[in-house]
Amino acid sequence: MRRFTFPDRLRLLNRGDYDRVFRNCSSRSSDALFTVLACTTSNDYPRLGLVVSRKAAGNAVNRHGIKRRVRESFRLGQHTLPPADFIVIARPGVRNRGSAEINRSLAAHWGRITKQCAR
RNA sequence: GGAGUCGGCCAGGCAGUCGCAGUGUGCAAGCACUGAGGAAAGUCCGGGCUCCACAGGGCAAGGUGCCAGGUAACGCCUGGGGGGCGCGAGCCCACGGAAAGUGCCACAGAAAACGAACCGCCUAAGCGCUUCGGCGCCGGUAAGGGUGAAAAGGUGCGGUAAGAGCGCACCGCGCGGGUGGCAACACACCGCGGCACGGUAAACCCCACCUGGAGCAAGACCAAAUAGGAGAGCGUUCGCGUUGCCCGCGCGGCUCUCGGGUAGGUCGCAUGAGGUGUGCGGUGACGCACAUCCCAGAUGAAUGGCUGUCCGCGACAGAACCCGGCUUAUCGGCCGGCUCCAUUU
Repeated sequence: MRRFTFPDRLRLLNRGDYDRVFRNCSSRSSDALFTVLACTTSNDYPRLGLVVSRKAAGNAVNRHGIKRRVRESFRLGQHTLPPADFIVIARPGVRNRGSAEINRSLAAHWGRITKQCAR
């Protein structure tokens, strides 16, 4: 049975990782809520990085909430995603959005990026 | 019961499931336990801790500001004094000095401080005129009106031409003493002074007391690349640092010797001025003794997602070295003390 855990292995951990994705991003997808960048890797698993600014999300409680919901979406979708490094950037549109809307938006992004990587 | 006031507390609960961080255990898979706040916030004060400066002095700068106590310390807290508000419980106050000096006091008003006279009141004394009623001059006055935030003690009686601390009584004020209090201060105690002292010190200033600089990205250790350091001697023109400045001091400089430490990692990093309970001391803040508990520790940064269910449908809001305060944000609810009003037996 597949596990849906989310250890350090599946995260971008330092500035170097982030810079590489920003420089070499091979596909991107965005809407009013998020911009998602992706960069294919030689790993056999996907990894996630988050950028949630105070400007986009407001105070610390809201920013944490958004990060948590994005991580949750990634965790549950990890086995359908291609082996790439992702960065999810929150945009001002995410303010005051419910979990349902956030999940719907992210699902669309995951699908689009997976299709782009397959080409 | 209604209105009010003060203090304390809670901050959705429960269940299932998938996850995250730490600790323990296990060879491992795993399992067990624990996991945000009263403000975690603003970074406004005070301390611990760390490194630097630690020779010291002067000037400057900043802060605090009734008294006593508490505390590691404070700009905090407690108790007390004084002033103001409230019927009251209670609340509010940067609350030292204005006869050391300088400055300022808009508008209005005659006048805003070495000290005034616009309207008014008076015409006793002196002079002039007179129709003998008075009128004018020279003057007196600060009671009344008016202006203002503030107008040179208040009330009453006497007094007077009208008035006035001009005199007297009471109240107030100032100075000296006495008594009580650790003190701030108080006194329906005594004496002296008719009163001589407007306000403003979050204006300069004076007085008393306090303050070295930076901050956990502090700092310590392990350590790839590249080339940077450590020790000893010599020297003090210049530059840099040392607290803003002046001294003073240190480093850079030259010679010799030694081998080295950025990315990353580990520590700092959570047992503490700690919580809870009981007893004792104290009006209280708080202190002491004993017992007991271990209560987040991340580092691209954990404490969450989904489902069900219940209720009064859940505010402000997320630890980042740690404490003590202050301030600000905040849906709703609970408990207790006290005050005022109404009412029942």
